[in-house]
Formats: sequence, C-alpha cells, structure tokens
Amino acid sequence: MSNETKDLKNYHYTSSYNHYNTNQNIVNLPYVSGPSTYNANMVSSQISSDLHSSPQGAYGSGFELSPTLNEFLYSSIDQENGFYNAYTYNNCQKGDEVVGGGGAIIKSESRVSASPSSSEADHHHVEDSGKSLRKREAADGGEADQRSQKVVKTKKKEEKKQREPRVSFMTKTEIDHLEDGYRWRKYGQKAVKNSPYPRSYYRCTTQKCNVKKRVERSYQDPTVVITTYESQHNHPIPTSRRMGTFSGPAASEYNSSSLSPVSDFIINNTPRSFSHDDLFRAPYASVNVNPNYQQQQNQDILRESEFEFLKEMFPSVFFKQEP
DNA sequence: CGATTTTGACCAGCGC
DNA sequence: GCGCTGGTCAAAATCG
Repeated sequence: MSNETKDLKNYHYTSSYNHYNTNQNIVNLPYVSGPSTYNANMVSSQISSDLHSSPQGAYGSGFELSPTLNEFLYSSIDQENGFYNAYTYNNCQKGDEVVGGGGAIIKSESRVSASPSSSEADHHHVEDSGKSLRKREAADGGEADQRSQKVVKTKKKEEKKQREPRVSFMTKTEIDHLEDGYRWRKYGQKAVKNSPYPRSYYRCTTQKCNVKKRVERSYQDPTVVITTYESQHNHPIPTSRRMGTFSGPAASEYNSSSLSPVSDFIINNTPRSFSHDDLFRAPYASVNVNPNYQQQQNQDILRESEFEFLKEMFPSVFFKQEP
C-alpha cells in the first residue's frame, strides 16, 4: 500500500465537528481523588483490567460510570519521575487504553521511560535540526550526512530519554478546542485508531515555547473532549487573549460564592488561565474526578486534604483571577 | 497581508 | 522486513 493511500485513510474525518460550537455543558464534580495510594491503585487496577478489553468492556472497575452517566472529569499528570506516573502510564504498553471514566478513554501516553526510544522528547530536539534537515538531506543526497545525522539523533535520544511532562484531562463539552488563555496554532490532525473522531495537534504560538497539546473527542462518549498538554509554558498568558475568544461567560460573570470552586471549574468547562506551571509543580501525578463515584464508594469522599490538593493543582482555576 | 488552518506526505517506533 | 499507527512538516488554502 502506498503512503498516499495510507494517509488518505487518515483523513476520513476532517474537522467536521466544529459545528458543535454552541454552548458548554455543565459537569458536576463531587469526587476528587488526590494523592492517595488508593488512587494510584485504582488507576492501575483499572488499567490491568480494562487495558485489553474491548471498548464495550471499558465501563468496568475503577471509577466506573454508567455509560449514560457521562459527567465527569478525569485528569492525569504524566510527570517526569512521578510516582503515580508509573502506575497510570508506565505500566501500559503502547496502544493500551486507560479508562478515565464515563467510558471515555485516554490512550496511553507512555513510551517514555519504559521505551529506549522515546518519541516526543526526541522530536522536540530533533524537530528543528533533524526534521527540517530531512528534506534537505534527501535533496542533497548526502549519504554521509545522513549517517552523521543519525548518530546525532541517536545521541540526542540517549541524552534525553525523559519526556516532557504531560497532563491530560477530560472535559464534557461540545467545544473541541477549549480556550485556556494561551494561543495555539494547529499543526496537524490525524485520525485515531478505533475512533471516528480525529485528533488535533496544537503548538503554543509564543516563540521559544514548545508546549503542545492534543485534542480529541472520546469515541466512547462524544460529548467528552480529551485534552493532553505537553511541557510547560515559559511565558505568561498572553494578555490580549486572556479571555479573548472564550465562548463561555467572562470571568467576571462567575460568582464563586454561589459555586464551589470545583464546580466553578467544571461549569466553566475551561480551565481559564490554566497555569501548567501550577500543574507541573504539583507533587502528584494523578488526579481523578468523578461525580458518581462518590455514591458508589464510601471512601471516596471529597476530603478536605484532597480538596486542598486540587486547589494546589489548579490554583488559577480555583481562585478567581483578576482580569 | 500576516496569521492560522487544512491536509498530503514523510518519518519513526513498534509489533508481528 | 513489512505494515500499522502516531506525530510532525510544510505548501496551499483560508481567515480576519
């Protein structure tokens, strides 16, 4: 099969769901599982039980949700050297699926430390020198150059096996690309295996900021958008866009006195002014939020400490920011 | 007209 | 080695 045919296959689903752009839905969020061992085990057990099951089996175990109860938010931080990272990601094989709840699925992100040849971290470095060189190399036809390039690449791979930290979370929203205050440029879109929805790739437009994010819709629950951030912004939120194209209400319209901080976060459905520095500074690698789990499990109470944890994780979300 | 999106092509990693 | 998949590039198209 030619590459052409192959790639055509990847574009069966172009950006055809942008017409969703109406309003955002509300997600309640009573369950928060913080830096507890339980949480890590929950995730890992879920991985082990659901990883190899069919999509239909994805509702079992862990923070299970009825297929119809799709209001939830699941987030996970893939933090370098993160303890929970090992549970939530590194136990997975490529292509394995991590069920976040509500039947939505996050593809495993973890070829990181387990794999000798990591992908994204390499790309960050190879991108500028290597990828742009590829075509030049081909044009030059320099075999020696290619070889030396390969050596360089290998060396760089070895140098940087660790991958940039990642944060992924699910949001019940009809909007595909959630406004988070930063400016993004879309640089690619791919069809995702087993999913009718494409995955979009965005890069932060700020110079020298190599933060990327991927956005895809859960095929299990199309009302859920899975957003994965990679790396950290090295700059403040562009002021001109702080609330710029955000299609929801302006920040000033929120009255946090009538809403719990958590529900504020979810209702907005957009982590406005979402600071990833805050996320990556957090000492934990996994946060799971599930509105229904509370009713199913006694121990799943929104504990004060866990709430504090979340606040620590999402300070800019939990505390109203001045414009 | 610059910025952004679209999309065909290319590449690397991985499993078989 | 081959095919599949994810990730990225970059030219063309579109947008504001």
